[in-house]
Amino acid sequence: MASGTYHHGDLKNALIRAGIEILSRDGVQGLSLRKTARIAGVSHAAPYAHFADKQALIAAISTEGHNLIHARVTGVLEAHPADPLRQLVEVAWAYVQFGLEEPAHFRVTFSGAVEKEHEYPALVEMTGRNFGMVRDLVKRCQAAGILAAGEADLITLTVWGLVHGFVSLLQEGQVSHTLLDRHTQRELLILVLDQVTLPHLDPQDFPEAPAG
Amino acid sequence: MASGTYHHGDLKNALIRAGIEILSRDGVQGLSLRKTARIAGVSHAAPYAHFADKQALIAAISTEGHNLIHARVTGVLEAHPADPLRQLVEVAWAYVQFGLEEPAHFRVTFSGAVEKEHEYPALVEMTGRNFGMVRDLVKRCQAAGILAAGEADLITLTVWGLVHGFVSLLQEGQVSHTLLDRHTQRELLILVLDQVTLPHLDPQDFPEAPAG
DNA sequence: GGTATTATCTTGACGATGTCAAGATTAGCG
DNA sequence: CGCTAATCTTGACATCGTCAAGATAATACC
Repeated sequence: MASGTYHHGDLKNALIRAGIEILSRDGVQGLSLRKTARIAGVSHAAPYAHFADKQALIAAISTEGHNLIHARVTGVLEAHPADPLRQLVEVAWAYVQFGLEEPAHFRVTFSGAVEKEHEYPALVEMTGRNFGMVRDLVKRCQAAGILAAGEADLITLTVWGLVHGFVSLLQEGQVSHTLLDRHTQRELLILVLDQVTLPHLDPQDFPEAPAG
Repeated sequence: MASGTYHHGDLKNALIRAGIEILSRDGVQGLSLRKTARIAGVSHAAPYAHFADKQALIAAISTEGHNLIHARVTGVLEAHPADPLRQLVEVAWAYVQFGLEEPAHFRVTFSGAVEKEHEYPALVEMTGRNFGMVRDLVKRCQAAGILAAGEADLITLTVWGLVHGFVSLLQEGQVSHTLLDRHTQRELLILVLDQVTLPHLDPQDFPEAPAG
């Protein structure tokens, strides 16, 4: 912005980061192309050199959200090798944490803010990759007797839907005080997961800070 | 505009209905105060006599969504008295149907389009009433050995989250073709519900058209 | 290395939107 | 009937998404 940098150099990424910053501060309502341009220090029409329209920016922000989840999940999987139960709990928790720490970014990423997703190959690629990771995890859990046998896609749908719905209800404050007073959000997640796992899950077996 | 009706007479409801109509045709993106005013045949600032701002209109539309669900659920409950399992399946199906028939209205209603919900008492009232109905149903299911015993609020959270997440994934097209080719959406719902019910659910026991 | 092409960015404009202020019209109540 | 408050209109403003024209810089090609 200061010296003679007519060309920004990395505008595309700067706009995405600016968008995420706006989502974090002002929520979905506050997100505008012009604001991202202002934050990046360029003129109001500069974004059109990198994004066809606002939807394209949102798609890129959504893709970045999938990237973040991918990174978190990958880290969690590697932190607990050969322990599918632990992986299941921690992957679900990573998903919930993202939803609680960055509600607006989470909503844009996972709640259909992008109207025609198939128009954005990078987005399709990342959603597919993430779904595949979860499905593979579900298969390992089935093999270990942690989840019921049956079509892996169906069990994946069930578990994903359960966790996704849990986050939605938490975000909207639709979870009763009776529950939130008695349990932490992490404990609640485990109690909810317990409803679909074959072995009984005790929240005490999954303390907040990883023991490893 | 035609005759001497300077006062509309029922503008508030007309605006809500116009808003729902827009949601049905153009989706959430297309919803604007000025458009609702145009459809209702009043000037662009007329809505401000009934709604403080756009959020207030959205809150009213959300409240109306809860009313629709309430009516559907009440109807389903009365259609299958003394049959909690059937009630569980049909209530869940009513929820899914609303989500599939009116995706935009459903999203506005159940996916946190209203930022500060506590500012709208009528909305809080209706969400509480709907949650209460589901929780009572869950209690009846627990008593009948259909759902696991335990805190009713927790089981309600689980079931609601499961169904809500199922609708979200369906709406976003995140459900694999493998699944959708083999089962109808109603069958899928029952297979998903089967993951949390104590007795095994067979989709064939719950045909699409109510036998009664 | 010099020039042509292309990508990137700016400026300016347009229509649409949310919102407010001021005024007109009418309903309802005394 | 007259007053007050509710309802609606008109006009204005800032902001937004988007496009067109032009300026600037990077890159490719000779």
